[in-house]
Amino acid sequence: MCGRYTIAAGAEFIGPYFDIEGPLPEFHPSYNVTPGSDAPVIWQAPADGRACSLMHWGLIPHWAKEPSSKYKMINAKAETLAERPAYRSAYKHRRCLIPTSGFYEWHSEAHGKQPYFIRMKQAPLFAFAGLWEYWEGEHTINSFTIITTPANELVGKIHERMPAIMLAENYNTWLDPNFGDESVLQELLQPVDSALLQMYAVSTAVNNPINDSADLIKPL
DNA sequence: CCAGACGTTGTT
DNA sequence: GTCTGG
DNA sequence: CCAGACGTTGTT
DNA sequence: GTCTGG
Repeated sequence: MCGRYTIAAGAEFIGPYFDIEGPLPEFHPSYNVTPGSDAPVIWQAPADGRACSLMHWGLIPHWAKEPSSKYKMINAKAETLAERPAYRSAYKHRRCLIPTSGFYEWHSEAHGKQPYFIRMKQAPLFAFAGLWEYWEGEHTINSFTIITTPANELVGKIHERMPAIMLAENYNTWLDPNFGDESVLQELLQPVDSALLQMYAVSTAVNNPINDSADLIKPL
């Protein structure tokens, strides 16, 4: 799955990389983005260009009675997006990209859990595939979830699943709210080739959400 | 019909 | 054990 | 994902 | 909102 990631770039890098023409939100680079925090999301309205907004990590379905309820979904299985009531409409109309520079997975070992950091070899910045949703209350809350796929060969050494990585050549198709060919969308969500990734063990300092520095991604 | 759930992961 | 907060 | 709390009363 | 279970 994907329960922690990094975004070691400021808005000044995100804008150009994702071809955002409009305004960019303020956010700080982070080596420890945790569920429940606000993070930048790239999305596209039906008759508009790409936009970047901060959203809440943990999708709140629009029918949730309270935004603080138990319905905060941080991950969504790629294989069942079209069936799940909580995701079906977002899958059709509100697909998004989550800018990232890498993610963490934990491996259960004899002595405890060992965190690993996984990044793209050739891309300091890339994107997870995700879905976003809005919740109408006193204030509107926008939230997102990260889609997961079965792990590829590399990540499979330590974990069963991993986040869906969207390749840059497919950004347009994935973000287009008018695109509806589900078999193509499922193709775009296939596990990324192991050859594109690099993985190594890191300190358990990442475990505590309070820690946030470049030291977190130093190889052990 | 109304009431209640709506999710993933890992572990057992 | 289970929920909440980060 | 992991870490940390999880409770009430009366008193300061 | 929509589906499932009673």
